[in-house]
Amino acid sequence: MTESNSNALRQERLKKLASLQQQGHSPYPTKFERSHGAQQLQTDFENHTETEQFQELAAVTVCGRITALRRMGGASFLDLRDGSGRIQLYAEKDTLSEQNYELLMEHLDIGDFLGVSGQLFRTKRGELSIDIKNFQFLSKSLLPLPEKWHGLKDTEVRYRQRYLDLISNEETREAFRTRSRIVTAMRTFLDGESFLEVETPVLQPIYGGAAAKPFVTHHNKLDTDLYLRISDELYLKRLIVGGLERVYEIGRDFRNEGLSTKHNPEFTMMECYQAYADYEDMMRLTENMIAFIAQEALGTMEIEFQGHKIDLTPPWPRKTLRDAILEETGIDFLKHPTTETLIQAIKDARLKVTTQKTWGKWVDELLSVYVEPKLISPTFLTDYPVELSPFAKKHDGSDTLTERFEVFAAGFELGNAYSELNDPLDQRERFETEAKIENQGNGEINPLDEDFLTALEHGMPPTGGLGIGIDRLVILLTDRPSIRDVILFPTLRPVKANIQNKDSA
RNA sequence: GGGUCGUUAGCUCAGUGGUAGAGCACCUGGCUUUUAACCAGGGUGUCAUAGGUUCGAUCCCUAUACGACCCA
Repeated sequence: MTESNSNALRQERLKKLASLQQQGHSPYPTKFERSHGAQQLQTDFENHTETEQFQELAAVTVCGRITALRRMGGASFLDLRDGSGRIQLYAEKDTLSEQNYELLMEHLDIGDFLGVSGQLFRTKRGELSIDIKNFQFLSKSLLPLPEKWHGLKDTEVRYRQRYLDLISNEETREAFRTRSRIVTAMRTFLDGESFLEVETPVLQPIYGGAAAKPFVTHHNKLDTDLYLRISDELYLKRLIVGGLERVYEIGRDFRNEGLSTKHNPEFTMMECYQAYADYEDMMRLTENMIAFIAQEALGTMEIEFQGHKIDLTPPWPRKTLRDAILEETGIDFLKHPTTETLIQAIKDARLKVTTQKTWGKWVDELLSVYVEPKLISPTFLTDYPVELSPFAKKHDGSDTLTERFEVFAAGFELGNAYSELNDPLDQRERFETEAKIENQGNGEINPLDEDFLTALEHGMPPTGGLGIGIDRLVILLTDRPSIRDVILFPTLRPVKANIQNKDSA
C-alpha cells in the first residue's frame, strides 16, 4: 500500500504534535483569554504611526489561526486571523529567547491555532504587528489548508467541506455575514411593525399550504407517518383564528423535488400574516420590508445583480398577471377559459412551451417561460387564477381571479401573498376541486385538512398573508448565481466511498 | 429523466498513445522588518472508478460515481 502524500504531510505534523507533548506543551488546551480582536487592534491603533506612540501601551493578547508564515532566520512574520480580521505577528529570537523561538518555529504549521501576547508596533513598511513575548499552541492542525493565493475553487469541496471554503475565501465569509444581517434586519422590521415571532410544527400529520411533494417520516411511539412541512401557512392562520393578529415565522421548509441553482430541498421561508389586511397591504409591506433590509444589510437600495442594476426604492411596479402574459405572448388567458382554447391559442402563437396537464398549469408555464425571466427589477404580478391559488380569496364578483400577487426580481420569484381565504365553505370546495384535478393526474395538491377547516369555521378575520423565500432574497442581495452559494451546507448526493482514509497504518 | 463539460500532487492548474509537469503548500539548508518574502536543493502521484482496444492507456472507446451548467 502506497502512503499517500496527504498522509505524508499529516505524518509530518503528527511528529511535531508528539514533540510538543514531549516537551510538556499541550497542543489542545481548554481556554485562552484575549485582550483584543484583530480588527479591533487595526481600528483602535489606526492613527498610531510612530514607534513612541506604542511604548506606553501594555502588551496585547490575541488568538486565532495562523494563515501565513514568513521565516527569515532569526526572525519571522506570521499572519494570524480571528473571527474579526487579520493581524501580523512578529517572532524574534531576541524577544522570545532562542529556545522559545526554536520551539515555536520547529512546531508551528500554517493552520494551527495560536494565542500570543506582546508589544504592538509598526514595521518599516507600516504594518501594525505584535512582537511576540509569550505564545501558546491552542490547537494543532494535522491537515494542510488549501492554497493561499488561488483559494479553494473546487465547487464540490467548497460545499461538502464548507469550513475550508470559509477559511479560504473572503467572498464566502462575506456572503454569509450578509445573510445573517438580512435575516436580522427582517426581524427588526417585522418586530417594528408589531408582528409576533412564533414557531409552528415542522413535523405535520398533513402537509399543505403550497403545491409541492413532501418528505415523509415516521414517529415510532405514535406509529404514524408525519410529513416535514412544505409551508407554514395553515398553522400560522390557526394563530390568526386564535387572536394573534400579527404573526411571523422564519423557518425551514422541505420540498421533495429537484435541485437547481434556485431550488434546494430544504430552504428558509419567512411567512407573515396580518389580520384585517389585504394583499394590497402586503404589497406595501413587501416593498418596504425589502427596501429596509437592503438599507440595513447593504447600506443601499441600489444593488447590482449579475450585471443588472436594480433599484429597490419603493414603490415597485404592479401589473396584473393577465397583462404581463398578454404583453409577452399576445395571449389573454381570460379570453381562453378552457384548456382546449388556451392550448389552441398557444399553438396559434407558435410559442415554445412544455406540455402541461391543466389550464392553470398552462398559465403558469406562460408565466415562467415568457414573463418571469424578464422581471429583473422588482415587480408585483397580481390577480392570479383561482385554480393556482387554493388559499386566496376571490376578487369581488370574480369566479376566476384571486386577490393574490407574486413578487419577482432578478428573473425569479421572491415571494407570494394573498388576501387569505377565510370563508370555510369556499375553502372546503377549493380542497375538493384540487382533489378532482389531482385525479386528472396533476401531481402536487393540498390534501384536505379537516382540522384547518374546523379552525376556519370558528372564524378567521380578513387577513393578508405573505411568504418570502429567504435564500432567494439573499441570492438577490449578495449577487450570487446559485442558491448553493447562500446555504452553508446545500443538499448534495451523499458520497458512498470514503473521501479520505486517514486511519491506515 | 436528457444533453454538454469537468475529475491529473494537499490546493490552483498545464500536459502526452511509450513509466508524469509548474506554482503554492511540504521537507533540508541559508537569511533579524517580511507580507503572494527571498535564495539553493528535494516531486511527495492508484492521472475519479471499472472494463475494453492496443506490444504499450493518464491520454482512444464503453460503463459507473461525483460535480457544474443547460434542458425537462
